[in-house]
This record gives sequence, C-alpha cells and structure tokens, in this order.
Amino acid sequence: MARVRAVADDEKLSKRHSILDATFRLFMDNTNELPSMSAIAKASGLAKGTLYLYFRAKEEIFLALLEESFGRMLDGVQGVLAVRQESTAGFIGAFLGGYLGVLRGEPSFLRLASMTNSVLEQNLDPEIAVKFKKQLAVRLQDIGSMVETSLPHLGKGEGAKLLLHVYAITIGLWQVLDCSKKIRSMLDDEIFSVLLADYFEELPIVLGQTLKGKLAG
Amino acid sequence: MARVRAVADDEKLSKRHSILDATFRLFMDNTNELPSMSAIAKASGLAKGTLYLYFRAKEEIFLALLEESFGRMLDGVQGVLAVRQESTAGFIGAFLGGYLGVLRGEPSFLRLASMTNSVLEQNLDPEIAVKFKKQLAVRLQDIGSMVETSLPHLGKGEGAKLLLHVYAITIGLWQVLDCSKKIRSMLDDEIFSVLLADYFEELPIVLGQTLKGKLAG
Amino acid sequence: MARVRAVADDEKLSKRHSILDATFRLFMDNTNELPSMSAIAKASGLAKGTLYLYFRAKEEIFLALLEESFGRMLDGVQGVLAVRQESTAGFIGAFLGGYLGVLRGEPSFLRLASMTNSVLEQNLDPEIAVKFKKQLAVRLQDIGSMVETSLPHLGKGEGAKLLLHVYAITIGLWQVLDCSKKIRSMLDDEIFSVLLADYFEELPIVLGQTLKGKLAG
Amino acid sequence: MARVRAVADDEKLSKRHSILDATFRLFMDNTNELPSMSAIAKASGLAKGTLYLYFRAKEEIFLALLEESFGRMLDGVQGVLAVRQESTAGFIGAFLGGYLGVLRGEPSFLRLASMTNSVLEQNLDPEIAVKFKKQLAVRLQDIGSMVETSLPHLGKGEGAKLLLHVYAITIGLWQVLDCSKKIRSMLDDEIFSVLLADYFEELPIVLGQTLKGKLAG
DNA sequence: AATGAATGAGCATTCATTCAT
DNA sequence: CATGAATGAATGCTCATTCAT
Repeated sequence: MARVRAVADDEKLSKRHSILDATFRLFMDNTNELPSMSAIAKASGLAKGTLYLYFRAKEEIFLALLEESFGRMLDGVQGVLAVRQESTAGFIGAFLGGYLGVLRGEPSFLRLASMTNSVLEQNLDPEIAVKFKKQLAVRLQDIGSMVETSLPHLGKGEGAKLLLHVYAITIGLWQVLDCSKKIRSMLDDEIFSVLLADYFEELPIVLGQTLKGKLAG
Repeated sequence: MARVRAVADDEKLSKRHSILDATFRLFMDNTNELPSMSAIAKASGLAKGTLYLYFRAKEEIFLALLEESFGRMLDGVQGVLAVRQESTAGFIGAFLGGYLGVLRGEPSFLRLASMTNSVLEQNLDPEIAVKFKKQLAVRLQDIGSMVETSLPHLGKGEGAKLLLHVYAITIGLWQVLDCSKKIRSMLDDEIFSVLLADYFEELPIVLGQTLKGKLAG
Repeated sequence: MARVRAVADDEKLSKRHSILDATFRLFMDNTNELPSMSAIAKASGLAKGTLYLYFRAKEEIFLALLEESFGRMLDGVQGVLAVRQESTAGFIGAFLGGYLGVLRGEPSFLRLASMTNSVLEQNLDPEIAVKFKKQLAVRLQDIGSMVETSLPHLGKGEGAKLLLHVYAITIGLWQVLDCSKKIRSMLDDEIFSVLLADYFEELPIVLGQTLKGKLAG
Repeated sequence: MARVRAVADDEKLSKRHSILDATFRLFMDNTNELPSMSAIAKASGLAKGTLYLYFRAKEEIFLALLEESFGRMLDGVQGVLAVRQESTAGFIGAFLGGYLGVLRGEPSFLRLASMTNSVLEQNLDPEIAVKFKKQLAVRLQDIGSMVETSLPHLGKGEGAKLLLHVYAITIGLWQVLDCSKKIRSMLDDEIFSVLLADYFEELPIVLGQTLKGKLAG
C-alpha cells in the first residue's frame, strides 16, 4: 500500500519535473518571455489539462523553476562559504572565486532571476509570492550568518545584507550588458565598447570593488 | 473624443506627448507590463488609429518614454558632474549626493529602466533598438569623460565604465528591493527585514562602497 | 453555443465539415470575398478559437472547400470518361453531355474555382499551395490519359491539355457572363443581350466548337 | 475666362490621370489586390482627401483603370478588324495574329480584366457598374458587326458573341496558367508541365481551334 | 480646391483556462 | 488521474472614409 503510494508519488514527481524541464528548455531557447501553456504541454508530452493538475497557473510553473534555480545557486554559495576564512582579503578572494564558479555553472540563473519581479507581480496568488520571498529571506539570513562567521566585525544581519548587495550587482550588471546576438552584431562601432564588455570579466571587478569598499577599514 | 486636429508642429508634439503621458500613467498604475493600445487610446482620449499616426508600433511608444526618462536622468547626472571636484573623496561625496537627488526627482526612471531589455527585444525594428543604444553609449562616453576630468588617474573610457557600474547597481538594487504594496504589507515577519530595506537609504551605501573600492589606492 | 466535444475522429470530421459548410454558405450568400473568421464562427455556432483547432488559417478553410469542390467535379468528369467512345463525334457528344451534367450538379464550383488564384496567392504557406496544384495536376494527367484512350490519335499529355482548355473555357465564360441579380435586373436594354446569355446554354456551344476544331482532321 | 476653365480642366485631367497612373503601378507591382488609398495617395503625390474629389470610392479608381484598359484593347481589336477579310481562313489568321499582337502590347489587360467581377461586386454604386457594362456591350456590338462584315454567313449579333467567346477564352486560359514566380519555382516536377505551358503560345492554339470549330461548315 | 489628421469598426490570430469525457 | 476540445476575451494593427482647416 505504502509502496503503491510511493510509486505514485514518484510518478507525480517525475511528471512535475518533466513539466519544469520542458518549461525551462522553452524559456532558454526563445526570447525573454514565459512560454505558452500549449508549448509546455507539447514539449513535456503531457496534455494541457494535466499541467493544471500540477500547477494552478502558468506563473506557478515559472516560480517553481525560479525556486529550483535559486536553490541550486544558494546551495553553491553556501558551499563556498562553508570554508571559513580568517582574513578579509582571504574572504574576498575565496568568495569571488567560488561565487563566479557557481554562477558559471548555473548560467540560466541570470535570465531566470531577471524575470523574478515581473513574474511575482503577474497572475500569482500573493500568498505564493510571499512564500517564495520567505524561502529566499530565510536562506539569505542563514547564509549571511556564515558570512558573519568569516567576517566577525560585521554586525548581525550584515552578512545577509552583503549577500543581497552581491545579488543586486549580479543581476544589475547582467541586465546592463545583456544583449541579443542579433543586436550585438549590429553594434560594431567603437562607441558601443562600454556596453559590450564581457559579463564574467566585469562582474568580479565590480563585486571586488564593492566588497573591498564594504569591508575595508 | 478629442477630435481636435493637431495641424501645427507644436500641436502635434503636444498630442504626441499626451500619448506618452497616458502610456506612462497606465504603466505606473498597473503591473510591469506595457499597457495595451486600447487602454492607451482610451486613457489619452484618442482613437486607436490615431496612436499609429504618432508611433509606428506599441513598443515605439514605450521606447520614446524610455528615451525621455534616460535623457532627463543623464541631464541631471551631467549637471552634477559639471562641478569639477579636486579630490576623490570630494568626488564621491558630491556625486552620491547629486546622483541621489536626481534619482529621487525622477522616481519613475527605475521602473522604466528595468523594462529596457524586454522592450528592446520585443516587436522593435532592430535599427531602432540600436539607435537607442547608440544614444545611450554616446552620452555615457560623454559624461564619462567629465568623470575623468575630476578623477585624472582614471584611464580613457574608465569614466564611462564607472557610470555603467553605477547604473547597474542602481537598477539591480531596485529590482532586489522592489515590491508591490500589496505584497509588502504581507511581509510582516522579522525575517523579511533584509528585503524591506529602503531603497534610497541603501543605494548610497552600496554605491559609496563600490566607488570607494573602485577609486581607492 | 454548441459546446459539444468532438472526441471521436468522425465527430471531428463532422465538425470540420460544419465549418466548411458555414464558410460555403457565407461565401455563396455574399460577395466574392472570403468571409471573415468572426462570421464563420457565428455561422457555424462555434467560438472563433475553435476554428483554429480545425484549420491553421482562414485561407486553409477556403482551400479545403476548393479541394472538395474540385474533387467532386473531377470525380464526375472521370465517371463521364469511364465509358470509352469509339468515334471522335461520339466522344464530343458524350463528353459535353456528361460534363454539363456534372457542372450543373455542382453549381458552386464555378464561383469557387474563380477564386482559386487569389486564394492561392494570399496568406497561404506556399507548400500548401503547391500541394493543391499537385493534386490537380495529377488528376488532370490521370483523367487526361482516359481521354487519350477514347481519342487514340492524341499524343501523350494531350488529353490533360484538352481538359485544361475545357476548364479554362468553363471558368472564362462564367466570369464573362456572371452578374449579380441586382445588377442583372438593371440590364434591361437590348444592347446587353450578349452579356446576358444563359451560361449553361452558351457553354456547350463554345466547348463543342473548341472540341470540334481541336479534334477535327 | 474660357481659357482659365480650360487650364483648370487640364489640371483636373492631369491629376485624375496621375491617380490612375499611381494605382496602376501599385497594382502591377504587388499582388492581386487593389492598393490602399494611402498607398495611392503617396504614389500619386496627392493627399488622401484629394483622391475623393476625383473618385467617390476606391473601387471607382480601379473601374476607371479597367475602362481605360478595355478601351485600348478594344481599339486595338477594332483596328485589326478594320481590314476586311474575304475568306474565313483569312479572317481567322488575320484576327489571331492581330489579336495576339494587341494583347502582347497591353500585357496588363489580363490582370486587370481578371479582377473585373470582384471589383464590380464590391463597394460600387450599381449605376456605375451598369454604366461600365453598357460601354462594354456597346463596343462589343459595334466591333461584332465588323466581324459580321468579314463573315457574312454570321447572323446578327453573332459577331459580338464570337468576340465574347474570344474574351472568355482569353481570361479563362490566363487564370488557369497564371502562377506567381515564387510558386512557379517550386513546380519542378514533370507532373506540373501541363500547368506551366506558356500562355502566349497556348492562347492562339485554343482560340484557333475554337474559331475553326465555330466558323467551319 | 486641397489637405491630411482623425476616426473606429474591422481584421486574423493567440492563449490561459475550463470541464466533459 | 489524465485528457484535449472548446472557449472567447483580448491583442496589435489596418484602412476607407470624413471633415475641419
């Protein structure tokens, strides 16, 4: 009996996963828009109606995707911070190296995270949105306290704030430098160079400067 | 309806402006989406067809709004930087104070600027998108060179880069802290405090730290 | 509305047919234009969106109508030619009689066929248009070879060509004599008599003359 | 005074002509649809409102174009028939040669004439449509009587009827063989050959056969 | 007479969601 | 549980025509 339930639960999870997977693939392939439910149904091999058995609305699918991506990202950061650093300089170096590594390993995070706000304000039950924010807040505080362990001169809550600033810079810079290939190919004048900088080269520079300014004397 | 014929150029400009105005109001009122042409028509007291006499497509209306807002913003920054600073510390202080003032005076800039990417990738002639990017790039370089005047140890192009980073932080932090009133009212737990920081208090802190880190020895 | 679900294939076919039927009625009632999707939806008692479950575009509805009508027409002609004739004169007589009979039994063919070109050049995937032409070409060759059986002095391919000429005359004469009732009632002068000839009387005359000229020594 | 009027009339005629000219160019350039009034205004260098001073509706512009083209065509045929032929065979040969020459010299006639019916049934004052038909009928009778002069065994009215049949075949065959270049390029199978015959080679064959059949014994 | 700004009904098509099967 | 047929409001946009200037 329990066995049967377990199997059924597995099936449920696997269907849920295939929906998320299909949605993710469609989102990455195309433009910065949520794929349509028809497209998701087709790509996941399920019927349209079935999608509504697993998610109450299109935006909830996307939010689940967002949660997964944030989760993996935060897991990575947590891993990076698990190694306690003795000096501020050591912390900055280790954090930057680790963080960039995690981000490069989760390249879709940037595109997904950039959609967060517009998704949260759309067709979503506010309760659901709040639940998402709470998860995020809890983990920020959690991982923030690990930061505070390495940087004891930080006050309570300042670790989380530091992470929030890092996150803000991460997506802010991405939005500023992101550009479709089509348009990028038309930006062949010297004047555009500042807008064409490589994101993964630029990000550690800005983050490094901010952390340095933040943690210095 | 306002069946007033805009014959002279200034009348046309004013009608154009009333379209932009209506679009702006609708955008600010509602969610993070471009209002529909029907809604814009109704809000501006014009027929739908009339909108297309002034703009070739919905996205061009929004781009015009974007250009105006960026223009005012950059004018403000240019004004701030017109006063040459002798020291790095003086520069940071003067810039931060001036910049925050300009930003507070243009509060819609943040929501508009956050839409830039999604608008530029939508139903827009790529030429138009490039033209917009060029305007921006030119002014960034231009104002960047003013930065370089105050901070002579910066190399050529580093002023523009500094401004770009400031811009990235400006919108990144905004997206991280932005939250609809409805949802904000539901975030009454202590755990949410890091997500509820006041944007205009937080921004100068992060910007200050970054500039300090960037310009320090 | 007819919220009846067409689940089985035959139910779907019948729904598809009811769309074609409604389209046909609207086309026959009104002017020489494809009816609008709104009108078709209303006339078929279905929602607009439902139409797109059965046809990918408005023009495909009409093309399906065209295919059906051509199909029935060609079936009829094939039936007529199934009886082999021994003499040229016998062939002409039998063919004319049979052809006119088929055409009278399919009176809408003339109006539909007259639209073929304009429909094929509209909003239609060229592949689809070619597919339609191919069907037509195949059947013309097919039935043409039956003609060649009755008329052994014709070379290979001349049977199809003969049918094409018959078809050209069929629709050419129809267009020349077709006239809305409203206008027809205003043509009460003797001078108009040549334009008011009865199509079904005139057609066998012209076709007979052409076939006679074509097949004579 | 009369002078001034004459000048004014000239101007009127020239404007009217430039409208027709622009419409014609646009129609020939594009697909088988009447160009829009905006396009006509732009192409003729006149304001949209001005078009309505010269024509009451879009279709009247097109009808005027049709009248001109029919007029030139019929003038040409009249010229061909002005030379009286003594024998039936002589008539057929001379007529075919002359007619094909006229048609080749007026290549737009085919596309225009094919639109006649759909234009006449659209947004047109029936009176206007009747007027057009009358002009045509009168000239058909007129030129038909010239045919009767060369072919004395024809009864009264049979000359006009012969011309009507010629016209029917002319446009019927054109519609059957007409095909956009795009689609034509996709018809590279042998099976399509019957649909790809050259119109100006095929037409005299069919016309010759019909006339032979019509005028023989 | 000429203009061209303004209109608004009309268009084909999409798509999140529902619910009978 | 799962399906997918059906919905219909909503979308961006066109265009013949009008009429104040």
